[in-house]
Amino acid sequence: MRVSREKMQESHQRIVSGAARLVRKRGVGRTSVAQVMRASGLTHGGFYRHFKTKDALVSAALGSAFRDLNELLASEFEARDPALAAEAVMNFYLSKEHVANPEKGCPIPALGAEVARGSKHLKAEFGDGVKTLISGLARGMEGTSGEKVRKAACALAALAGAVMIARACDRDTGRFVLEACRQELAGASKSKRQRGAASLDAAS
Amino acid sequence: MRVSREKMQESHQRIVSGAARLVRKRGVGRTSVAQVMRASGLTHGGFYRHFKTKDALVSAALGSAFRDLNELLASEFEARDPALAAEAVMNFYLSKEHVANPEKGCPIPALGAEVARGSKHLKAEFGDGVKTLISGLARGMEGTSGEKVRKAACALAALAGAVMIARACDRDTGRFVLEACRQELAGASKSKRQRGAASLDAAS
DNA sequence: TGTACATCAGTGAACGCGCGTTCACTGATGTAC
DNA sequence: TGTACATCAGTGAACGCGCGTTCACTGATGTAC
Repeated sequence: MRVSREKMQESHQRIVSGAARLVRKRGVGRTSVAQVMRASGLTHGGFYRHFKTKDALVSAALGSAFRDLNELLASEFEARDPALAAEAVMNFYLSKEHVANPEKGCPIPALGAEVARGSKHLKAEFGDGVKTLISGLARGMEGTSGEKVRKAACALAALAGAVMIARACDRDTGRFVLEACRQELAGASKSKRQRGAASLDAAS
Repeated sequence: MRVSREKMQESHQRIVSGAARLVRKRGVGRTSVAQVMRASGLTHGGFYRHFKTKDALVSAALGSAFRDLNELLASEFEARDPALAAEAVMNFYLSKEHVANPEKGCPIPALGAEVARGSKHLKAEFGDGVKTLISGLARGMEGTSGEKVRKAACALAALAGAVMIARACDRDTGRFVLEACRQELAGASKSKRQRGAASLDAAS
């Protein structure tokens, strides 16, 4: 039966944020429209009152996931000195919690490869999210403004690569890569520290 | 009809290397057994004389893709001074050619996310490939042996992340990230150079 | 404010399709004598 | 070396299944008077 405009907007929100979680957890290809609707407490037939195609949903879900991450990043920079904020963001990004919970994490390691094979529209959405993340991270980097952005872009690539590798490897190899990146990237922001050693052989 | 042992081994090779290409190009989920068999000049029914399941094929394809990349890396290190070899490998990795041709490229950015959601067996195969790549790259890094491996692990994460991001973004944002990584990573191996600047705004 | 009616969010059955896997079959290969 | 036969790589039809999408329907909502 018909539902009020307000309720419909609430449904829409639940569909998008449910899709944002499911798609990061299981991948776009393994997430069905019916699963998303079920997770939102609806039936699959109603989906097309909200989106023209599954691809349109994925695009909205991707935007939502990037928005959440960019807001988390922004709030970190509001609460701290830029260099410390950048370090905090990088430490969260490389944490076991982030590796273990893709459904709440960054869309880049979770969805990058699928977006790469997706529509132009999806890539544009992805590109926007990436640019916002780089600009945000850049505030915590050292050097001229050009150097800051360059360091932020490289740091983001390393963060996303490390988390994807950690998720795709056996546990020990994954942890080694995360720890290596944590130590190497500590030099990119202004606050430098010394940490303990780790070995790749321990991962054999 | 039955075919000689030699012909069968040739078929097996064609199936594995065809799968290695297709799976990197289209993703595991979007590559069907029938497509792989067709690409090998066979029909889909014969597949199960070669592999128990699709997953077993993917595992073999992943191993094959890593082996090819590790051999390319090894031959680079045989031909050059270690620091120059590492730089050559990184320059190839971050090249437009690599970004544009995932079917011949590194399995990490192409398949990492899907392997992360896959079987333990697949992750073990992936972990082995990653460890070999890190050890190989480490020979071209600066510092103590522990530092070399750590730098190589972080460099590999950045390389894989950058290529995945470049494939998933609009062209300009992708190129910016690639160029940023090329410049930042130049410092990790022994041979350092200075390069031109690039701006993120140009990607808007 | 109350009434009559058009709208349309949500339901659940149905569609055509491609998937991984199975199976009966074919006929060249490999082997035992 | 030649013959008889078991093996089995490869074929192509068939299977059950889940997918994205469509559709006729329901009944509360929104609106025109």
